Amino acid sequence: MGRKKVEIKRIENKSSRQVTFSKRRNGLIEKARQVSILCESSIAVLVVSGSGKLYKSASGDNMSKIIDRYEIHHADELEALDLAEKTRNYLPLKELLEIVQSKLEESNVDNASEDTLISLEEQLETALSVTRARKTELMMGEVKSLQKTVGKKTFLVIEGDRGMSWENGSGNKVRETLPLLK
Amino acid sequence: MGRKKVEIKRIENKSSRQVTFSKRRNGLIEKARQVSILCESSIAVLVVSGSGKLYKSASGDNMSKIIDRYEIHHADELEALDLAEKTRNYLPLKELLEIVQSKLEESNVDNASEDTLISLEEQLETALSVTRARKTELMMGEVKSLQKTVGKKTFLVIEGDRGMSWENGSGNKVRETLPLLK
DNA sequence: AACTATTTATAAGA
DNA sequence: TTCTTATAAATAGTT
Repeated sequence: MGRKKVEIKRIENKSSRQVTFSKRRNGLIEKARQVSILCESSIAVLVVSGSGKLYKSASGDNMSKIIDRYEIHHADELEALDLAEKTRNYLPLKELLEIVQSKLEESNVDNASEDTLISLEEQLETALSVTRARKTELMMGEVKSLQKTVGKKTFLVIEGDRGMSWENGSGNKVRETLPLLK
Repeated sequence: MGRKKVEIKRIENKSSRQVTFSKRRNGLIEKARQVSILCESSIAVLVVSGSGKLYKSASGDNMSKIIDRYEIHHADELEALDLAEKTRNYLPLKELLEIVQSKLEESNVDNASEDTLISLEEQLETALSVTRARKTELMMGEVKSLQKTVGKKTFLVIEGDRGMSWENGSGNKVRETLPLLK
């Protein structure tokens, strides 16, 4: 919609690319705002420019909530994908957790072979890979240097309740945390 | 852009709202695709309908990477907020980590009082609270029951490299992981 | 940053 | 829903 029809392919001229980026980016965000109002919906738009700059908009709800909805949906979606294939390659997550739990509850841990643990780990890793967040990486990026230093004496225990506690090498929690099982 | 000009306000008629939602949602996603190609950028669009259904598109890169970029930016943004206030309440993250590291490197861990560890923990928790993800919660939801069962014998070590390894109580990693400090 | 000729999106209708 | 078409809106090239 302009003086000429433009092909949808990379604009080679840097300055016109920049101008178009600015115009269309604004247009996109405005469109998102309109849909969210007209149709009572929540819309997040995230734009990362070629140079890495971020532009964002969230309409109808805040960004975190919209992204959360995506995460939940994404996890569900992957969990629902190709069940046969998944069953062949690794057990469903709940089943896997039950197995891990029972194995550990049977106090087999000390005796469990490394192979068994590695196998469990790999299955768990596969099952979790879909929900494991890059955001977690951000957090871990801060935690990892600690983790290394902490070494064998202290373990940084990350809780699901958004808390975080220290545990020393002899297994004593420095701080009590909430019960983890319902 | 239609037979009549429409005011940007909630469309009361349910079926026309539905029709408009469908049309404009598609238009929005197509626009996003175009910008990403024309201007070499990455664009994520997340749309949550009034009834909670999710529609999404990622152009130029995958959804996770784009959301990551947002998370990073968001964390930076929060980190930049009200520096004075933050300094009053808790140390900047980098400084804090340096202190934690040096304390631990000095092998004070065994002797460090619980109070010291708790204080460190609380500062760390405060500093991390902004980047700690809801996504992490999703993941932790799966991990936490394990964690409980694992108890004192086995530690689930969560790495920043997206890997995950088991460590037994005597501190031997079952699987080697990448060096954590540069 | 404005302008405006055109293209594109879409509201209403079929 | 899908297609059609009149019209509004977005924007490409220009100033």
